[in-house]
Amino acid sequence: MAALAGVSPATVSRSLSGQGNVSAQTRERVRDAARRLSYVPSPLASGLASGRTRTIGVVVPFLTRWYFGSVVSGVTRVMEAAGYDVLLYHLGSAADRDRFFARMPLARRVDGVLSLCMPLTEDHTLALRALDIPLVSVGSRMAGLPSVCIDDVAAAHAAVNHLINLGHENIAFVGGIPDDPGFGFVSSELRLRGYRSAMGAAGLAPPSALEVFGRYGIDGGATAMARLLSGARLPTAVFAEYDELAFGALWSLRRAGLAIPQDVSVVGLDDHEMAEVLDLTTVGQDAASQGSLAATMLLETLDGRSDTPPTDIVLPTELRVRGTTAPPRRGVGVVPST
Amino acid sequence: MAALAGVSPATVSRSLSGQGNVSAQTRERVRDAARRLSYVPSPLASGLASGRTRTIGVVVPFLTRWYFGSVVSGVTRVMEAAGYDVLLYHLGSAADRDRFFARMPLARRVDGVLSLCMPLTEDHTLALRALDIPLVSVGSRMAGLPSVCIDDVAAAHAAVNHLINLGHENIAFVGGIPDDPGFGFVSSELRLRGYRSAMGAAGLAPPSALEVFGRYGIDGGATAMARLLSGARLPTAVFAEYDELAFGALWSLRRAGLAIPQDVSVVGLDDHEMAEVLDLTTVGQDAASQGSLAATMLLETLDGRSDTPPTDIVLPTELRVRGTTAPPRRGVGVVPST
DNA sequence: ACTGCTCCTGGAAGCGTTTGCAGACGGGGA
DNA sequence: TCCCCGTCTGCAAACGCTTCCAGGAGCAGT
Repeated sequence: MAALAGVSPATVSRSLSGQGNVSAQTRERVRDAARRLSYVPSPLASGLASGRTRTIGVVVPFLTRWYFGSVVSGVTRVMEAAGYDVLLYHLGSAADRDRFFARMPLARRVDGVLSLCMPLTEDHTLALRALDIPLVSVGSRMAGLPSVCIDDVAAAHAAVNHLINLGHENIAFVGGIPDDPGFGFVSSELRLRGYRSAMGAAGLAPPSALEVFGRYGIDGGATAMARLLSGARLPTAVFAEYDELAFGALWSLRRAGLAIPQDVSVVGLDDHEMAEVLDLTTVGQDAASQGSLAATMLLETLDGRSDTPPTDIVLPTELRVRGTTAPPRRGVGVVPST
Repeated sequence: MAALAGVSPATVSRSLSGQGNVSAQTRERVRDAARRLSYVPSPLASGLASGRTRTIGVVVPFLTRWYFGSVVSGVTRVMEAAGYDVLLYHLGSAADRDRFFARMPLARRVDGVLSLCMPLTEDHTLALRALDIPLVSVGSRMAGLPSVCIDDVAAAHAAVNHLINLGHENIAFVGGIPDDPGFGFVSSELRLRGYRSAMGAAGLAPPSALEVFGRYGIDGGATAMARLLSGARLPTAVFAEYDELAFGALWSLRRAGLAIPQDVSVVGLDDHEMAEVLDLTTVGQDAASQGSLAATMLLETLDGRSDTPPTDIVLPTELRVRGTTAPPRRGVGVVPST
């Protein structure tokens, strides 16, 4: 390459990277040669020499859940535009996570890391910190790290208060539990806490039998709802930790022949693209924006424009009332309707 | 590192990689030292020196569509287990795609590439080939490349024949069109072709007004269906190119007050996780397996176990009859019911 | 004791960039 | 005319590994 353009490798590097002084004429000559050879500087060599890899790592627990797909999509959009590459680590289970931290493939390979809602132990967080590269957390706040997320407690409040305002008293919580113990999401806890405190604030202390859990995803929501259906007393309303669980709950309810929202109201959290189709009342969040914002924050830190100290950005959520919520049928759930 | 273990860098490399002869005792000593320092060999340096990066590139047009999320999920599972890293390139538009090929970030950075259904021009395919690294195509067959996919034509046949066997004659096709011209999927074409040939084989040559298109995703399905709803004569059945379009179509139909399947039958293709919830009849495919199979094929080639010549694996599809299809109401769609 | 092995280890040459340093060149001010 | 300075370019030393090659040690067979 250097030979074809008739210059030294040093000049090739300067011409192509735009760093340092190169005469316009030389630069053009080098660019021409590069084009002719379809030469691209080796990212490996470049990274090794410069210490910057122009690559970031993204760590996700799921890919097929709406929230994560949307966030990653937002991230890649920004990174792609900035000329950064994205290394994707899909850590679906505690075992995956342990292998990941044992191997630490991120070390000296990425300039920064985006951790999406990853449930991490103390040790793992320390291991990430030890990499000594910028880190941004998306979807859950991590001590001392910049983050982008929503206020999960407030979002849960909004959902539950909506039900309470409609007159519901007997409100259940449908949550997801991890496949592996110790792999639970922070946001799950927060949403549960939000549910409890909203209930408490309304003077409705729900029995723990109204808090049911299933595996992540639609099936989990269906299973959890089935548990409620087999309970002593059917709630008049259900708040699901996120929309996919709500879809599962709806499914169970329909199969049970119950009318929604007449018999049971359901509210979710996310505003998944299917929520509108299923006419699900939900508290909406903008996942793709979370991704692009986090990516932008990370880039700013990487480019040294880190004049901003680590910030926690909290994106707004908004209740979207649709057809799965309504006032409870009078008497239903309390005494058999006459 | 070498110092701590009291050996040369060469021995460190051999001990950690397992290549070459090292006494068990030395190896243990090196491993200990590595553990103590939490030392991980620099992937960049290692790649530069050895020529193997232990990284593959995955190119996808979408992340938030079920099919792609599932495939990528299958891919990462296999790659993670094999100790490979995955570089994700999300090329959502023709512009993204062009930028990608201009920058060619894959060059000298990955050992292999997985291309998921990417609509590529001749030039782009050549550019990929020029990288001279193993390439596997998922979801669409590419000339001369190993691939993993389903038989789209046959799958469409299965869907349409199901409708025909139920007695439908007036069957519409709902398809997705790309945001950018020249960014259309091969599988879309094949499914359309399958629709036409199944119709033709039954002696039902549909007017082109029965082939409607919307943007990718649920919205697109809804828009396309709306077009049918505003047409001169409502079909008694609809085949949607993939489930998300079918969901959109169902949505439109419901909003229009039509009963499913009494007024209109709908069949999709994918068996998206929501299909069961919506009770959608569909032709199922296993996207995650496609991803893991393709990843395995790629790994085999990379590890030199490429005793197998480039293969095209065709995974089976299966009609899953659910509640959105039924025989047409007699007379409906032909003359107003009396 | 010497030869010929095998097994283990270290030296050193890359891999393809980036970047600090220095030299060459040319122009403007004293 | 001389000197200084700014601009452009090349040299060469990293960057942190892998791998070829050679040498040393230990051992068995003559």
